[in-house]
Amino acid sequence: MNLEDIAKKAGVSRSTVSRVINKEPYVSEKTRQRVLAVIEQEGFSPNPAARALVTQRTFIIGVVIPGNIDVFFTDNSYYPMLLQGIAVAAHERDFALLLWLGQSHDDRDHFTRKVLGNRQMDGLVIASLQSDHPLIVSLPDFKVPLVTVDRPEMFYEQISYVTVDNVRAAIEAVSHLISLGRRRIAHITGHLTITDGQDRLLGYRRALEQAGIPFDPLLVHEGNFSYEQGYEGMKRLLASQPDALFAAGDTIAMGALQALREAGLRVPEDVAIVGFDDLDEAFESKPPLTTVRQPVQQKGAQAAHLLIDLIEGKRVGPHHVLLPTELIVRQSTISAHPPFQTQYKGGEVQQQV
Amino acid sequence: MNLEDIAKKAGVSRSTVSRVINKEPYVSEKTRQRVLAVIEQEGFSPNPAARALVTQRTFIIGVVIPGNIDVFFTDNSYYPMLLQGIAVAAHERDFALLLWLGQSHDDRDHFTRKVLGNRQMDGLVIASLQSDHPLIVSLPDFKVPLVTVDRPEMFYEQISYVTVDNVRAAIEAVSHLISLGRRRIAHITGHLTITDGQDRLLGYRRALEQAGIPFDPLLVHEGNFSYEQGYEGMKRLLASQPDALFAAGDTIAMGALQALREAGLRVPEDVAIVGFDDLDEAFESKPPLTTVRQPVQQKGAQAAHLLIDLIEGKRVGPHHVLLPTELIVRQSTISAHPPFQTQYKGGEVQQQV
DNA sequence: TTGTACGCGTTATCAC
DNA sequence: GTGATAACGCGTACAA
Repeated sequence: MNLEDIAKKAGVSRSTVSRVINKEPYVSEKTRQRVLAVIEQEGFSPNPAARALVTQRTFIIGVVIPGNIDVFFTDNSYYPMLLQGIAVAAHERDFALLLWLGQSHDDRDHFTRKVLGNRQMDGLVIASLQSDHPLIVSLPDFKVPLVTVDRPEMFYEQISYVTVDNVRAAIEAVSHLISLGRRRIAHITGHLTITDGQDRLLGYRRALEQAGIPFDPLLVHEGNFSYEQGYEGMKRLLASQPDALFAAGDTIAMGALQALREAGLRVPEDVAIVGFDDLDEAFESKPPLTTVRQPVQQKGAQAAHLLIDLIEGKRVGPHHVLLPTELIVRQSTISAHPPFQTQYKGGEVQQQV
Repeated sequence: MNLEDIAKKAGVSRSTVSRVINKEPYVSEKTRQRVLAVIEQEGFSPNPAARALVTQRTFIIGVVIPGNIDVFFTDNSYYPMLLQGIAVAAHERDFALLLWLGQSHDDRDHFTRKVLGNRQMDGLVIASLQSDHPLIVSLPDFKVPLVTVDRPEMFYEQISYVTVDNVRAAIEAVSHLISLGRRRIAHITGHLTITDGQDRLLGYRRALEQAGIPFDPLLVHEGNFSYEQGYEGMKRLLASQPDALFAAGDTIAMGALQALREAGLRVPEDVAIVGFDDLDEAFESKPPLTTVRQPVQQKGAQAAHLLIDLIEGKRVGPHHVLLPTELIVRQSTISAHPPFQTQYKGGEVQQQV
């Protein structure tokens, strides 16, 4: 079934059918109805390849998650939520989604060539691009519109991105700890090859500065958003006797929590914790985690909408979108119980039933 | 840049360039090299739309995750792992991935039409198709090859699928509990509109039967793989005084664990728990969860490879692949500590530091 | 071993 | 308003 067949059945020419399908003017209502009827009856839809060949449009956007496997998995609900946001938006705008997941670390060059070489996409959303990824230097070379989620470290003036104000959010988180009287505030960072990680560290320093608290490098552990680094980092930081922790991600916070448990320290009495993201695990953790909520799905949705606007020429030039965050205060910084209810006994942690 | 341009630069005809690109025989080594050089130099790659128009091949496979949002999120590492498996395999075979995420429940028909109507894919992998999803009745109508991950409830003789032997795995899990002397074994099911959920329930019943333990409907709670249903289900089941729980998913088990904690019951002393999947959270939970490990990434990878084999005609007819599972025994069924170390005191749960 | 010519199913540009 | 007809870029019989 093609345009010609439909045309024959409707007793019109191929061009008229094309006009009807593309909702062009100058088609009489009568013939339009007739053509529409035949199309409906035959369940016809135009061949996308033929269409793409002449229009140079595929109605497909690409989604690139270049981090290697561990990045994709450590924060295991961040990317699904982001994807969901992108998918909903694309769906609304009648675009399909081509997914590119980064593989092993040494496959990066191959991966980059593949993404760059593929010409089946009208534009790309790129998530959390690490500054040492080969893809980043090709950013200006793309022939199709581009939107990154999370600001890339290079070329960010020239390209569009959607992110949150990580610096401000981190300042708010750390200031919260300071307002509770904490002074030895530790920080476990995310990947510092991602601007999210960098900016949260920057915010941490700014907050200390504003409060006149000297920055102590021994209170900072460089991690990578993973549970494992949260755990190991916290164990290491314990030597510096922190009274609070700002974790650059909730998963980090979960790992740190575990380390504190094993060390027999109470949260929040001995060490208060603030996380970042507000994933499900933040809510479900013991104690529930104070954290910075960021609108992950919205980041995805806005990125997709912006990209499609760019593709369709509805907007031009680089756009930079900053979405709001919100500090969610739970029991990891403010105890819900009077102190005497806690079970801390001389460094020996209670086993949980 | 197109074939014609390359041909001109190389001093040959367009067809020769095409032959070189498609690695066809009957091209002299000398001209091949010359053409290859020009292609390399110009960074040329053939227009996929034009190619698809004539070959009827896009080198794109679709991945459909039809469950509504909550399904996609409740087990928040299952789908990422599955996707990763599919992506790696597709990447290996030089196929791209078109992703279709189900949206809200009342959008199902629209979603189905969209997936069915899209003609940009050479084949589809469909994950965890619920038996009441409109997509399921269209399964035989697909014009392209199809592989489902997890057996669909209908038409499964006619179509290919990759799954694990859920019945056998469930029998093993429940038999493990029985071998520990448990007799009042509860079960919180997954979605019963998915065969995984049905088969695990079936395995549960079989295991009881084999051991001569009567089936008690009051010990079964119908859930949907979610943490919430694990929590609510366990609270309800407590009235029937179970001494063990077989949860159809690890996330369910996590919710149940929380309910037990709040009820002041010890795991495994009072209630032993076995989960399913072996997600990260199983390992990280307190106590670590005994669970049935299933090779999720491999399920994805095998499905993709099978699909591409079908597309390329390397295999024909419906194939049914059963991947092995393994029971991982941890402390939620067998205590690592002698009883006196536990902190249970007359129904009052200890608060964890 | 290489080149010629046609067709794939659309959209776009003309005439009418 | 409507209908021919020329692209779009490629693969492929067929001829040379």
